[in-house]
Amino acid sequence: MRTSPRRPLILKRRKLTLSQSDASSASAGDESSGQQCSQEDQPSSQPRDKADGGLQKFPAGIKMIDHPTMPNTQVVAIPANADIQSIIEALTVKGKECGSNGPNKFILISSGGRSRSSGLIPSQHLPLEKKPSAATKAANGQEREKTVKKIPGLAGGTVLWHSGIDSVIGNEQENNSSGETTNSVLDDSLTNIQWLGKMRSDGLSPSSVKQGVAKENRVPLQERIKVSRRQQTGPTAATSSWQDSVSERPPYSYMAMIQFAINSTEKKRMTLKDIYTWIENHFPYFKHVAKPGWKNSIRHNLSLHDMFVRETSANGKVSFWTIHPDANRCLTLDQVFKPLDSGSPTSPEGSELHQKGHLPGSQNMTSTGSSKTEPQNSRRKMKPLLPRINSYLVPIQFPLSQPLVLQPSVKVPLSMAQGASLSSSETFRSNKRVRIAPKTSLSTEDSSPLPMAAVKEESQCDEGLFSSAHSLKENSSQSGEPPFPESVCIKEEEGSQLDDWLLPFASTLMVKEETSFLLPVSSTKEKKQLTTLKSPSKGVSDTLVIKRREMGRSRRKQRLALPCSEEPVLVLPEGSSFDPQEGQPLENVSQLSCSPRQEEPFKTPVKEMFSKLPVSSTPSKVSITTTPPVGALDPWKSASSAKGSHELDFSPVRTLQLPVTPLQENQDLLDFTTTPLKNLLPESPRDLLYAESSDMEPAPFTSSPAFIHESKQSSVELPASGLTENRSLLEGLILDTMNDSLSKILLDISFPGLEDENLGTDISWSQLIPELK
DNA sequence: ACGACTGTTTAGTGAG
DNA sequence: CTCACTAAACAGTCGT
Ligand SMILES: [Mg+2]
Repeated sequence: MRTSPRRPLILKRRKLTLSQSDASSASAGDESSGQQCSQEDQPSSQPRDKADGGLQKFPAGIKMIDHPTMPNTQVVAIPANADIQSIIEALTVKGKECGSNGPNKFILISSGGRSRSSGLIPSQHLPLEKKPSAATKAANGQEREKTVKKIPGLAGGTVLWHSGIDSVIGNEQENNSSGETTNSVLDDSLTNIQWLGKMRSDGLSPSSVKQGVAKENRVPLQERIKVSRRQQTGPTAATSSWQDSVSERPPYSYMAMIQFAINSTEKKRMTLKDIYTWIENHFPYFKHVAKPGWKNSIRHNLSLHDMFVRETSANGKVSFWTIHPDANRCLTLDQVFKPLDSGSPTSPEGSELHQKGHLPGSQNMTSTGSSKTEPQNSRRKMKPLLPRINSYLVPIQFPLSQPLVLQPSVKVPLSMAQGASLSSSETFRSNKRVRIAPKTSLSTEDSSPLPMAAVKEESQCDEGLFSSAHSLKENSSQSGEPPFPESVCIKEEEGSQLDDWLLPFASTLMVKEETSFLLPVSSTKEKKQLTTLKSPSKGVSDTLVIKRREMGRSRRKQRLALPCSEEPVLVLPEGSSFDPQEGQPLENVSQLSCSPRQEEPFKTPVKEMFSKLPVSSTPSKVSITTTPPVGALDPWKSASSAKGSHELDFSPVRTLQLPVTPLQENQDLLDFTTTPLKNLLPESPRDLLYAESSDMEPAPFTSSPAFIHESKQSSVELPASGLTENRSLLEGLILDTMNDSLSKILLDISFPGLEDENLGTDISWSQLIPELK
């Protein structure tokens, strides 16, 4: 059964379970080892042993970072008191070991306390070069070191590089027109390295990866490094943090990082390779620490999430990944962490939240001993996007009181929200939904200030949507519709559908396809057009045009994206004026689009529903019915449209003109007007916590009953909220941003009436019910 | 043909 | 149970 006709059967993979243990510590390799065992790999020794010798023998406190722009160069930050000699020796050794691949140049900087001063830190810049062997690698060939400079300002030892990166990079992008190929990537944004004030530290692992062996797995070492560093403590705190940041995994999900990468370019599209590069450049962790498998994860995420759409250049040679316009919140790293003040550390750091929580093996090592961690410090690193909150919320300050009006909303809204965003299933269940961000924990801590704006989140929606969306391919039209249908998409899918049907229970997942299937493709235009044009002038790539080649043949299914081109709208100018906070634009768009789309007759089955419905008792189900259809269609937009669509409300959206910053929220609020309330409503109580808190703010205004509801549940927090709240709010906001979803979320919220009707009631129940659960 | 790269899709895991 | 992550099988392309 399950085999779908066309799908390759994948053998089952072993479950390695057993191995379990082994891996544990060591890590990494294990996996493979489990099976095969390659011992060799083990990086020998792994950790402890040898490593020391060779590599890392560096005294604690040392951090190594790859130079952002120079290929084989690493910046080594050393504590003031460190023994330089030994370090140099160690580096030398390392250099040799690495061979051509590894870093051959090292720039030393003392981080220890001071460094800040100006530009240069004394010491060092010594370039030691060691180029082991051929330097072929030199990658570009050109290494520019010159520019490097450090900017001290930051606190402690942080260093920033300013290399020319930006400029260089920037230019490149454009070029590609002809070249197409990669390049571009890097971005310009400020972000670049920024958060890194810290950059990566890595240990030395550099080259490695490639080597022959298992390409995929190799463990990065680093960990240990951390350990070592730990000791340092003291003065170098900064340093340490720096390091951490480097070595630690960024608090963003792959989905978020991909968005950051793609949105960093003007065209908002990037090749896979560029995405890899961007991520490595901005999040050193992936460059040095992460196992090679991270690339697999990136690819996986690109394929999995509907928001990422692949476009092929006109000539078909190059394929770019883009973000579906309706879904693109335009998140950028900048947004995420903004420098607080210039002076200080740019890197914000926030709490520590990592996303991943579990690291697979390695991770952490904690095992070791424990320790690891830093004691208290929690360093803050970038801001995480979202902590797991649920909430759709929004919050933030929205001034508007009006919404209040909604009271009625009480129920409705809620329902709406839920319905919309979530998939029904959950809905009834808990409400929870929220997407999670990558996991971060929010430690209570504090805070980070997040600059961001708030946004709301909702996560789930997004994703949910996406996933569901996925089917939509056709839906695509949606957005564009007005102008032209570009969408079209073809897809073939044929075969499988049956299966899907069969397995309804399969639940959501499967569904999607079907849906699409259903759609009659209206337009279908096929677009051949594509190619044709050539770009007039330079092209800029324009050529891109995206062709959607037929894909039928090619890979499995896939849909192409539409040209999307950006024509649509939106998008905020990235740079534009205010902060991009993002978001808004989308909404508008979406909404607009919505209207048109509303039609969508079909109804595809919603997958989710099926599964879930049954379970739930009545209420949930109901809602389901309604929503699904719409939602299903287009995810992104759908949400909005769906919900809203009926009615269409977009009007509000446009209207807003927010004052800048706050924007998003406001917008959101505005848009929905009512919605907001909903948001507030208690959805999922427990989870919300944070969310709640955030919500809280608004709450005051509202004071609606709904709230109360929540409060009950969450009430707990309230008290506390005092201070925290603020933060939490922030965080929440921030979070939202991160999520990809956000955008959607917003949309979702809007909802429209229709659901209300049905759902409304239902929902209410659900709300009530929650407790039941 | 081989292999690297890119994409798509399953599946298992762990955290919440 | 859901979600994000991770690993891996497999499929197309393309370069050699
Ligand atoms: Mg995709």
